[in-house]
Amino acid sequence: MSDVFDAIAAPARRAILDELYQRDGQTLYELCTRLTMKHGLGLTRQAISQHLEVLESAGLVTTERQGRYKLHYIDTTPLGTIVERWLSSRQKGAKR
Amino acid sequence: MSDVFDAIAAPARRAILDELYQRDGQTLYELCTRLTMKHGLGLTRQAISQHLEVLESAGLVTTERQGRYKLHYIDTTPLGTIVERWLSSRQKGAKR
DNA sequence: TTGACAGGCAAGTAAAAACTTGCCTGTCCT
DNA sequence: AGGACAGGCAAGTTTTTACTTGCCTGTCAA
Repeated sequence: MSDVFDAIAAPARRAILDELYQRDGQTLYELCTRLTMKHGLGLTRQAISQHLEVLESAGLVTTERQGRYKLHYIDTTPLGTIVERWLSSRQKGAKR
Repeated sequence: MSDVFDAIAAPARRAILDELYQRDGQTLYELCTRLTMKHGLGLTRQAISQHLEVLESAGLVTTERQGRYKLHYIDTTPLGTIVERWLSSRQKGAKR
């Protein structure tokens, strides 16, 4: 179980999130193709698979098996922790 | 110039942000003491200094020199990019 | 003016990632 | 049944990063 902050640290994983954000429910191979084409990152299938594992472990991606296909869906709710942690109401100019 | 995502990836840097969020404008030594006491992380002064560099490079921390003191201030505005990127209005259940 | 304090520089080491290679399993279609 | 396709497992390697050690510079106060 990896944390959300770690998951979004890698540019490759952010690209995956971007891609799923644009078109949800893609398979691994679909992601491989589209990431190479549109985002220009030359990674092997295994590399992307491992990135997806990290994202899933962080709760940012959920999966669904359909026969020999495995569909990946984005879930942005874990990102809310970031907002709650430092972006919640805070009085400006609260210097000691 | 490092990016925001990378900056908040390390737990130590998040602890620093937490500490500055609670009490803004601390010096390096103040941070060292309070991080060890309250957050329980045993890091050397140099380690924390390097973390502050990364945070400053990401725009999450600004500094102000006052004599031999260097005050550190938190700035959460760069975190807005995360919200804009994946948390902006998106129709639920938009599976292809 | 000298000693204590706040901080900076730079190189080395240790630990943790990212990424690859090679092979294996399961599903579908003909 | 068999071959193509989607995905998984498990090393190994390479690269990055975190962290330390040692020493140096600047500021202030007695």
